[in-house]
Amino acid sequence: MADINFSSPVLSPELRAAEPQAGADGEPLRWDIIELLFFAYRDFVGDADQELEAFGFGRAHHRVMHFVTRYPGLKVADLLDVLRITKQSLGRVLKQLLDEGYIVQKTGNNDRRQRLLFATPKGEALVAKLAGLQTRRIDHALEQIGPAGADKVRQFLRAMIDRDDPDKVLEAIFRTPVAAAKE
Amino acid sequence: MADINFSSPVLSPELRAAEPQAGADGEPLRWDIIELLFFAYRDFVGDADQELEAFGFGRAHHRVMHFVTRYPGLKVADLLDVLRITKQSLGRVLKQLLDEGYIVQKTGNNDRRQRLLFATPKGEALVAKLAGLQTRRIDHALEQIGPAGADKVRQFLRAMIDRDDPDKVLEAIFRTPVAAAKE
DNA sequence: AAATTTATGTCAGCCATATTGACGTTTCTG
DNA sequence: CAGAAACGTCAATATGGCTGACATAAATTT
Repeated sequence: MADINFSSPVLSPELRAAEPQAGADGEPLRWDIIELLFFAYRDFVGDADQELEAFGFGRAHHRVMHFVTRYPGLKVADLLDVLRITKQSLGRVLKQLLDEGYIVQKTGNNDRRQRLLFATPKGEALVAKLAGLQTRRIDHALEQIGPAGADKVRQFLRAMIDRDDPDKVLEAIFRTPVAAAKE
Repeated sequence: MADINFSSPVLSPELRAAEPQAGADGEPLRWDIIELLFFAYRDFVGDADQELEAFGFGRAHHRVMHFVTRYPGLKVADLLDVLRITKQSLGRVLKQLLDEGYIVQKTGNNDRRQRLLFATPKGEALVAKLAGLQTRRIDHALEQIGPAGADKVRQFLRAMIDRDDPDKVLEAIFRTPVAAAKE
């Protein structure tokens, strides 16, 4: 291996991003944050995915279990709004969770057509376990930026969410002020 | 995308989150950020989903197009690492994008087994259009927290990503310091 | 030179999760 | 009572993952 004179474009090329490109209107694009969001979310949900395999569940089951546990008494229609899927899709997953005892239904008190959903202790335990994994990752990330940074992150994420026609769960979330982590 | 809109103005009890529950080890769980991430990402990818429909493409196509455009000359194997899917899954999507002229392949100069991937102008235009939509959302969110907050968000998202065994694209991303938000 | 490994492609089939459309039951409401 | 709402369900279909097996060309090792 005499001299290392790479005239060829690609040998062990340091992979690098293309030159930042502007949008049609010349406005700069947020490539960095777009990609950070992709990778951060990929690894964030990856935490739960591994665990879920052991239960024979998928992400769909997790999403349903999560929101039912967090918002007890959620109606089926509310869940459809939050998850943005059709009732046919939800039906399959929900039936499994009911059959296996992770969720129970109760007929609505005021409106007996409604089926209010509640997590069983078994269901709550699963959700807490998965949230524990994700919390570990979040805590690690928040440690790097301090309590003030944590509030900035909360504000950022809130502002990323569509506010027009919010579903019931979102209303509940936005009703709560950004919990200031007091320094 | 049919929005289900049977919003019953029926008075339901103010929906609210269950009492914060501690994990098995008593450590508090980050319910708020877990949910904010879910909704923020849902709406973030929703921007692109709408546009993609018009092209007959799905999220898979977007992900491939995005990384090929941003990191020209990416190998097939690199793409598999980044997307964490199998070559069979990638194959179907990639074939479509090649056939329809969004991507071209070039044989590697030093290793002629490799197929280096490049976006065509047509492909670049699509990616830029989608990135434009997402950038609008991100800009709106960043405006609320100022340049210092933007850097906190970047640091947070970086720290959310697994650093063990990073793929080539992640290496490139982490090689770049957190770019201070100008303006 | 021969054997092996690597990078990629492809065929065949399976599974999970999403879709639309249609229809039925119970229950609430005007 | 008539109609709408909340929910369940059947049937068919699409997307995007997966595994396993096999093929080819090119690079690397022996």
